[in-house]
Amino acid sequence: MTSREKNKLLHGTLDTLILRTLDEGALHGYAVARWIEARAGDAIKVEEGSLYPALYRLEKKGLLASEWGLSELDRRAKFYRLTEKGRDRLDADRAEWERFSAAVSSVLGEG
Amino acid sequence: MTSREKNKLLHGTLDTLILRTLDEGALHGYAVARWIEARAGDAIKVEEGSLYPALYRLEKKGLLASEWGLSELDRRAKFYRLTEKGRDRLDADRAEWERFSAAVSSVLGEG
DNA sequence: TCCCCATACCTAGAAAATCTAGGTGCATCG
DNA sequence: CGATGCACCTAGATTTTCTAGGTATGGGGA
Repeated sequence: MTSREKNKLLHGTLDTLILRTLDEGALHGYAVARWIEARAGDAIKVEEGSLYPALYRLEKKGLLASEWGLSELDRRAKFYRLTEKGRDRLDADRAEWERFSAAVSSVLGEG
Repeated sequence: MTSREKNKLLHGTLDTLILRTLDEGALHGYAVARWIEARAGDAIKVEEGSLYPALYRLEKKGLLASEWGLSELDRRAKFYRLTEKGRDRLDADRAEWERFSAAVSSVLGEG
C-alpha cells in the first residue's frame, strides 16, 4: 500500500454524506454508517474512527443536533438530526460536489 | 469559509490529475497547473504550494521522471513525464475515481 | 527609468481529515 | 462460555493541502 489511508478520496466528502443521510430523518451514528455503505455498494467503507469525530465536528458547527435514545434493538444510541443550517449546508455541498466531480471527470477524460 | 483549505475535495485527486495531464506528454510543473485549470474551467485552482510537493511525491514513488530544460519562453523549467509505473497508476486511479464518484453521487441522490 | 506582473521554481509550518488500533458495555447465538 | 454484532468513544500517526513567504528573470506600461 502506498498510503496508510484507505479511502483518501473520501476526504471532505464524508461530512456531506452524513448530512445527506440525515436528510432522510434522524438516525443514530452507527446506523448512519450502515446507511451510507448500503447506498454506496461496497465502494465506501465508513470507519468508526472517522465517523464519530465527523459527527462531533458537524454538531459543533451547528449543522447537526443530537439526543440520546434507544436503537431498534433497545440499545443506548445517540440520534442525530439535521438543523436548518445543516440542510443549507447540504444544499451547498451537493452543488459543490457536482461542480467538482464534473471538473475532475472532464480533466480525466480522453482528448 | 469554514476551513482554511479552499479545495478540500481535491484531497487525493490532485496526484491523479497530474498523472493524467502528463499522459498528454512531458510538461513542466507550472504548465501542468495551467493545463489542469484550463480543463477544469474555474472549478479547480492548483496552488503552487500543493503542486510542487505533489510532483516530488510522485517522482519519489517512481511514477514520474524529471529533467531540466527550457520552457516555451526560454526559461529554466523542470519537465516531468510519466513512467510506466505512472501510467499503470493512472489507469488504477481513473477506475477508482469512477467507482468512488459513482458511489458518492448515488448516496447524494434523492430517494 | 522604474515598478509591476507573469513565468517558473522552492519550502517551512499550520491546519484539517482520515485511519489504526485500541477501548467500553451489553446481548445474543452456537 | 466464547465469539460476534451492536453502539459508542478516543489518542496518535499519517497524509495532504494551503498559506505565505522566498528566489530569479524578462517584458510592458506609467
